[in-house]
Amino acid sequence: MTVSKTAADTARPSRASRKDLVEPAADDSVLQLGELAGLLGYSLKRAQLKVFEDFLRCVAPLQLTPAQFSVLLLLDKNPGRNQTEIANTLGILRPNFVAMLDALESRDLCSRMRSANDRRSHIVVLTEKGRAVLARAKKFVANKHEARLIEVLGPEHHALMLEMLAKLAREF
Amino acid sequence: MTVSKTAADTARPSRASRKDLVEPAADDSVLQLGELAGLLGYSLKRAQLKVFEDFLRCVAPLQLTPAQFSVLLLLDKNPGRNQTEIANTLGILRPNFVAMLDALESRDLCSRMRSANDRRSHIVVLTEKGRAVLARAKKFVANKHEARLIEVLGPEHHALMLEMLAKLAREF
DNA sequence: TATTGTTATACTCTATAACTATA
DNA sequence: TATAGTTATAGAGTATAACAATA
Repeated sequence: MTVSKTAADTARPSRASRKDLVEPAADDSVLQLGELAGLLGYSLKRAQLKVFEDFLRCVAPLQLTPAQFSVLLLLDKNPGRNQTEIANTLGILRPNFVAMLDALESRDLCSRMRSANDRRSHIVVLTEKGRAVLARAKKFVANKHEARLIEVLGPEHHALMLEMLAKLAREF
Repeated sequence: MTVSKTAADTARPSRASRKDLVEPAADDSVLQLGELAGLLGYSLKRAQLKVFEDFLRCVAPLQLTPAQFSVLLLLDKNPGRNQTEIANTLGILRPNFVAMLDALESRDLCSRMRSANDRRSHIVVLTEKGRAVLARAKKFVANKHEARLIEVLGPEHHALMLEMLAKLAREF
């Protein structure tokens, strides 16, 4: 690599002063990922960002984020649970779950109820509107989002992928 | 579901007032994920978090995040590139790349040089120390991190997973 | 004393606009 | 005028400590 001294090597306190001049890359082709392509975590992250982007697009009419959708799904499947149980299952910290629930409750998608057993607990229930929005969201997700994933990966690879990702989330 | 009126239904403006009492879930078993388990994006996210956690543990002696490691790898593989080219390749926005490079440069892992062609560009180069740290990091990653991933998934599934994730990142 | 929901707070990531110096 | 690097800033997401009500 060619390196040549610059004359601006003297009293300049700015950020990039006193740096040598170097030759830029000869060709302007696309950069080589190199070993990055073999790093599972890197591909996992890039793929996850793409998939979440698509989820947002597919469900945009209902204005639901992946996290919000997962909360509604969990509430529907597990009635009578309190905030801590829902949050823990999703890996959300209890303090951070408060604002999330506030947002859903302000849209009348769910409601905090007092537990008949333990007056400290808030049982979180889906409202009628919440159930309706969830039903519509499920259709968008299945028909647009997951359908496209299955199309790109192929049904067998899609299923295999789910298995392996679940295994990583569980055992790793 | 049993729902009974509460007596505290009157003038209490607090957050959880005027709520009915509801029965909590009968059993305290683990919650059902339901259709969440079939959502690729959900498993993708949970798996990615686990994998990044493990990466941080494996490479902790060198104090490198996955993002920093990816920058060092890219610099090594693509000499003579400027900040914008490196950042774009990694999906990092140029403004956000400035602080990232500052951190690496302050640890003498890389260095900004002026381009001999274009005085606006900063060519980013690995320092000797940067090369040494990258070499050590590669070993930790291969021997501890990726080795464990291959062990958990099996070599064939690990390779298949990489392919499919790359396909998603590319085509989806 | 311990737990639930909450507040406050801080730190990281990400995203956009606008400035400067160069081209 | 357009581009590279930078600054400032704002918004998510995530993390911890501590408080009030209740157990």
